[in-house]
Amino acid sequence: MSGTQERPLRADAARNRARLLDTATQVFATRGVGVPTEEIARAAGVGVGTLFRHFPTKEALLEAVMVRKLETIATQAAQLPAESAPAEAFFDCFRLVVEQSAGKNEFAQALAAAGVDAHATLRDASAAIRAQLTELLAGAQRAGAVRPELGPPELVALLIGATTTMEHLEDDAAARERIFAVLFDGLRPR
Amino acid sequence: MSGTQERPLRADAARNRARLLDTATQVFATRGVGVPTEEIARAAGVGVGTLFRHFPTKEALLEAVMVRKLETIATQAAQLPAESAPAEAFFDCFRLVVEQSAGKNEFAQALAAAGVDAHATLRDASAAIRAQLTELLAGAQRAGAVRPELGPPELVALLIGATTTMEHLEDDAAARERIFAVLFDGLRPR
DNA sequence: CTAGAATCGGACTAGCGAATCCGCTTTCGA
DNA sequence: TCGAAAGCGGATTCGCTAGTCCGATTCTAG
Repeated sequence: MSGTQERPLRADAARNRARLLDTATQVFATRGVGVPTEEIARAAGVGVGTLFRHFPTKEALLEAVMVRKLETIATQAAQLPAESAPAEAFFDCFRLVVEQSAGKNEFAQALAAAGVDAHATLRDASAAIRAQLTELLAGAQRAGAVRPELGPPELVALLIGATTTMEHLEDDAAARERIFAVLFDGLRPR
Repeated sequence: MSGTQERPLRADAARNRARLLDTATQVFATRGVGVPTEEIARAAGVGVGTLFRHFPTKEALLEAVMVRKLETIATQAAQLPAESAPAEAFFDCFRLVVEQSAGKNEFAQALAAAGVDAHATLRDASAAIRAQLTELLAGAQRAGAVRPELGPPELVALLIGATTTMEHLEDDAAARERIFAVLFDGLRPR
């Protein structure tokens, strides 16, 4: 029960930890998840020793970054008004997830390659989003705005694929809109 | 003009080269592009020396495997009867590319990470497919079966994204069909 | 202000995997 | 059949990066 009792970090330690998370998020996004750990430490203005004290493995750092991103998405998704306008809420959420997920596929892949599927923190964060999505999907389907035969697995797969699609149209917002149009129209019942 | 003059390989060398290509294709697909080179050599029943003689870098091997896959797709695509039924031909080709591309995203990513974009062989192979697609797309649009505002870039991005989506539904053929239904309906004009 | 605990930095270690090198084997034309 | 030339195998080298360790530094309670 008392195992994970954590006394407050010393001020500088807390600062460094936050700085590392922010920097890692940015550097991973810019240069890919393959960047040497040392580079992240340097960019954050700390030594590698500090990095590894806060995040015992590179993978742990990756995971922490990802969890934070997922939580951000979940928070934003939670603010969408599901009851009032089920269809809009669903499509808005779809768009939100896709737009916020740029570059996330690479993360997920790197983590999966390291066998992190089972990590509790990640599970929780993604379960939260999945729950949101499932609910919004059901609402939109009840409202007749989305094909009834689609389930959460298809939705999640589509979201991931859509993210990949968008990554390939990074510099053409108009084209991305056309893709959203294709997907949203396709999601509606015949 | 005579630089790449290549005399025929000795019988055993040709055999080993072919064996390496086949084995690499399979091993990459099974275990991901991260597998140690040595493992591919062992699986092919040759020494690493032999592998590196035929493919001077790991990246070159990756590229050779990819080119062959692309050529297979291009060949199959070329056999679709474009003139007779433009709409069907287009959708069949879409399906063909997506179904044959499983696991290809990972390759492309690995190559891109190594800065291979400019390699001529790859360019040629993918240009062939892109030409096919462009033509089929135009035909389908003339026939009113596909939204006129979509161009080749959007199509390619969609194909890549669709491949990713399908990879996440590997073990549910029915779900994959539902995704195709969404995409195909979405591609049609409103 | 001071002691000592917490934290830091970065030289260092360990281990992995790509690519090389060279003595040995196989092929094949004459 | 025989002798180069072509090809082979795999031990070895080399570079790179995750992760460790400990003396130096910084924080904070009293």
